[in-house]
Amino acid sequence: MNIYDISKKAGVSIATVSRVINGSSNVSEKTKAKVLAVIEEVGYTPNAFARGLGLNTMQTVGILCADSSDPYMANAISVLEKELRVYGYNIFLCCTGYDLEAKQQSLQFLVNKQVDALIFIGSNFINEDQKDNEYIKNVAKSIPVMIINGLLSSENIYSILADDYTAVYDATKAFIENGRKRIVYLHNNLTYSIRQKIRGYEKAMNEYSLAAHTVLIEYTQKSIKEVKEQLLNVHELIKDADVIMCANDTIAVGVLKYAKEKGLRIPTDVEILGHNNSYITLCTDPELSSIDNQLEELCKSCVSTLMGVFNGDTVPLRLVFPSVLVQRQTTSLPK
Amino acid sequence: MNIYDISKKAGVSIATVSRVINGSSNVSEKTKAKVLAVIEEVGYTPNAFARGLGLNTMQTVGILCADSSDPYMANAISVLEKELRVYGYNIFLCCTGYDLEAKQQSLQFLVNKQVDALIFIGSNFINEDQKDNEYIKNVAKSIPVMIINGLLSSENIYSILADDYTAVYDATKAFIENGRKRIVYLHNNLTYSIRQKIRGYEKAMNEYSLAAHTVLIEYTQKSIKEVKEQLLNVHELIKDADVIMCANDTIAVGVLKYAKEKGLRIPTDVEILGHNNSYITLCTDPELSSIDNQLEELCKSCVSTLMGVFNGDTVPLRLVFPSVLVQRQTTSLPK
DNA sequence: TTTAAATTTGGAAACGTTTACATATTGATT
DNA sequence: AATCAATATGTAAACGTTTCCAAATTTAAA
Repeated sequence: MNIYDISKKAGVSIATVSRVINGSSNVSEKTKAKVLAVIEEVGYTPNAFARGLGLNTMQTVGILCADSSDPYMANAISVLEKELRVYGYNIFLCCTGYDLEAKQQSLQFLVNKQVDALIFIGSNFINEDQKDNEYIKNVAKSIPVMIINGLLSSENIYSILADDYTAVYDATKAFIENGRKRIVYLHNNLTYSIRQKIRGYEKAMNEYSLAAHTVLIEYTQKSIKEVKEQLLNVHELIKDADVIMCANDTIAVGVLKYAKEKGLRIPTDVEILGHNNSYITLCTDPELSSIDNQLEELCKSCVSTLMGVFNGDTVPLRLVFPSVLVQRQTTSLPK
Repeated sequence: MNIYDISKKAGVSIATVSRVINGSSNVSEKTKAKVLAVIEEVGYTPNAFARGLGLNTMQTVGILCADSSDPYMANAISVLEKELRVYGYNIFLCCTGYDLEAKQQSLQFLVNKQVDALIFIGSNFINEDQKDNEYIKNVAKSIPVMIINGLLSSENIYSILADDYTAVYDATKAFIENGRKRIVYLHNNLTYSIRQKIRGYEKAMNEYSLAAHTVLIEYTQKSIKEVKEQLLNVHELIKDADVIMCANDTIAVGVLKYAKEKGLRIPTDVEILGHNNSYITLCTDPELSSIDNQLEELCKSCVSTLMGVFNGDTVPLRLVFPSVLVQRQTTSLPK
């Protein structure tokens, strides 16, 4: 069942049918009604591939992230999908894991599907490896590339960033000014986003001439147990700390559990701060304080920026949103 | 840059170029090498739309779920995507929310993109509404439809199910046989999957002539606070219960927090059992016991079944996997 | 060598749309 | 009623592949 069948049944040309389908204005009410009636009757839907071939777009956007089961990314995907659909775009989702090669392959995979744009969630993708970046830049020659919480300065590449640097700096400073001295920072890797957080932490510590302690916690997918095991290696650091700041909530939950098991009272003996303000902050006891990087805002802004790019508007290459501290029960800063 | 450009540069016909691209055997090593060299040199990739038009497939599968930020569905998406990519398929993701109309629209959206198959996650989609089901059945006339944890008996519709009925029945029975009498079942809606769970619970209760109490807990997206508020309405039920079984982990976390706030000791005063064995079971204190419905298994099986369908194999319309009880700290059944 | 068979190649149609351009129709103005 | 402009419709080319069929080339056998 194709456009010819419809045109025959309706007694018009295929051009007219096409015009009706696409809502062109240059078609009389009478014929429009006739054609629509036929389309309805036979349940015709235009072939997307032929359409794509003619229009050179199928209204799709590729989304790349390391792991869609990570609550943070899952949330981003959810918001992006919803927003994009408003504009008639469907998403291709590719989760690449944390391996560089798979990353490249996935990117190729999506580009081959003729997506209209690419959205990266998180900066796992954008690292110092020059070749990798060149490849992305190359893709950006043909389609716009959006990066949520990652930075790559190049033409047609747009970064939508949370100002985690300032948020962590402010939080650290607040702890210091309220008398905490031994503040530790735990993180899990060195993506752009996490380097910013660490920078903020170290800046504040340096300003007050306090020793900065950053610790890399390596863990596979969402394993709180692994986090706890790693913490054994830095037990004395944890034990003596006034505050433990974490680059994400999963680490913070691990710390929380570890501290409780070791008999530390929270927040009396030690305060704990997470990052991302994800769902799990509400599951722990006491409930976890966290820095909210306004992911939903970032995602919405990402989509509206992208639509601006599609429209040929001039849009900023970099958008930065403030992150905010959400205090719950694991910290006791004065409000 | 298209196939003509390549054919000209390589001094062969477009048919030959096409054959090289598609790895056809009927092409000499010499010309194959020549063509591949040109393709490599100019960085050509075939146009997916034209390809789709010719082959009538673009190797895509549509995935429909209510909310991809739900950890349960996020996990399923992650596994499905990874598995499908092994076979060269990309996924279109559509999150429809819980509204019937949006559901229909999303379905149409995906079908219009000429996907090769449709996968539903969860049974939110498949309800008693006849018209709704008819629509899905209609889609199934042209492409295979897979339903994970949902049931719809019809040609070309394949259900991959967790045997939650038996798991809940067994768990309830185990509680009863170990002396618990007042067992309450909390759930959030009446999808196919949840009706099965309730059936299992009620069956066991009836067998031992105990009064079954099922309570509907309505909450919006992942709101533990809302769960707790709703629990106030059934306070005396909670207070007097020996065991509170929940249809998912989010409700269970809400119950856990509620019970702790009311001064109940867990599992001494009341035992709590979740369902889905999701990540958050590890975040609470005490850690949550839960029924694991082996989602990863279901998803993997879904994909392999689908590939069977694509190959024209005869595959079963219904596959059922056992769910297993994972005991942690909120229950104290003997092992 | 010659012939037949097998392999490799090319020409051209098909896939189902959109759209520039040409033509036909309608409506308004004189 | 004649003319012109505006609107509606149709024709045909284009989009970039795949693949059937026929033709050309190579290989093997006689």
